[in-house]
Amino acid sequence: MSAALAHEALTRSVEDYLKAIYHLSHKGQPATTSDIAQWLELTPPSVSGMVKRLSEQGLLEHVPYKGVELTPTGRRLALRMLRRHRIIETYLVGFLGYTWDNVHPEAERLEHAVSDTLIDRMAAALGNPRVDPHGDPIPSSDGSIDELIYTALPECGVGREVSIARVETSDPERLRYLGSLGLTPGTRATIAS
Amino acid sequence: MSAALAHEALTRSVEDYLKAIYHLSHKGQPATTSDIAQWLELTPPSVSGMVKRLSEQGLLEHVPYKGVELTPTGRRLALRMLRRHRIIETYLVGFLGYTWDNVHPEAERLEHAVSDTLIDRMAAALGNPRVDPHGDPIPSSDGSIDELIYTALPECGVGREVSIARVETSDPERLRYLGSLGLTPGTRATIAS
DNA sequence: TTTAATATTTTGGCTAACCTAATTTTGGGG
DNA sequence: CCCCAAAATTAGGTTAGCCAAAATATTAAA
Repeated sequence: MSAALAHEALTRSVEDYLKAIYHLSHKGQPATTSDIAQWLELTPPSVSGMVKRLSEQGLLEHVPYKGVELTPTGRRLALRMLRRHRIIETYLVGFLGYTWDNVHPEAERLEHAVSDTLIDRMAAALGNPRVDPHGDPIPSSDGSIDELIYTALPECGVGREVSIARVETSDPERLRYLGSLGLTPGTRATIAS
Repeated sequence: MSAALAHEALTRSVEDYLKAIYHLSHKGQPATTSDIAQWLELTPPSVSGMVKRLSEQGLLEHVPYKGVELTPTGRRLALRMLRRHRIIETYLVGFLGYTWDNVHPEAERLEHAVSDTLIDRMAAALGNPRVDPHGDPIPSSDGSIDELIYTALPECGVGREVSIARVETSDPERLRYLGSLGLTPGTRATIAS
């Protein structure tokens, strides 16, 4: 089943569901129907239906009324989408004048259209980066990902010198604000208060 | 109607129909249902149905049993797709290691996902080229296109020195063969026999 | 423990886009 | 001028993916 699937193209919707479930079930708990619905801006019945189809296809493990998790195949495909998204964002910022606050929507559409070959060539042009412009880790083509846990800023002591590693908001306005303060990944800073 | 349409996203199918009809009705005659069906590898009834919907939307002029032509709005949208396709091909060949014989399928998928902004930035990175790697003219963002008519090679006299302007095949194997002979746009050659 | 609120799923219906089979129109040869 | 083959359209059916409304399951509170 999973071998057969590897060669069938996934639809755009399916790719979005896999990404959403990856994000939501990331920290242990299974993703619930309403979590997924909210994330994807769909209604719960739509999610219920799709979840059923995807578990029949072996991409999800679904315990009715409890939630879903990705199977190994589903996880592999989700990570492939994550790699695509992050390589595309990094490429657009590096070579085509995008900024970290406006690159997301473009990547969101392109990630469904690119080939693995194109992604690998973009990655090569970038020197195979490990993180994207937000500091999020980029899965490698074999499906491994460095899930480093960084210390949140509020938990760093006053006076401490820190290096910004990752900025976990996707709100463009907030990103522009942080950017204007110079709070971008790679920057060194000292906590003033 | 056409103003309203400008802001609704077209589906991938609609974009493909517009491109097909542009290609087929290019030389005067309207495109017939079976021409379109053959070009898109669909059945004639499918095309009949879509043609009806697109003319109701003001993108086509359809005379039943006769054929279709693009309206000005339809033509503008078709040229936008053509510009996308050709800028993408040129960019992928120029910056990402694609060759003229393998770039088509990638562009065919990307053209439905890119924004106008991205296309304009790719074009700028390329120095706003007038032709793609096959020598096909690239419509400008305002919708104008240089439809130069070149002389076909067999009609050039023996001994004549010519400059290859455009290669009008999309067959990868043929393109590789021509490429191996050095018969690419921009090359100068002398007709031997 | 029983009830009420909440979450999930099921049911029924919609649209886009495709298909096959049946029907209608068109246009050329007898 | 009529008929027939080719082309086009209409009729009827499918799938993916969405929604709203109804039904059911779970969980928390009284």
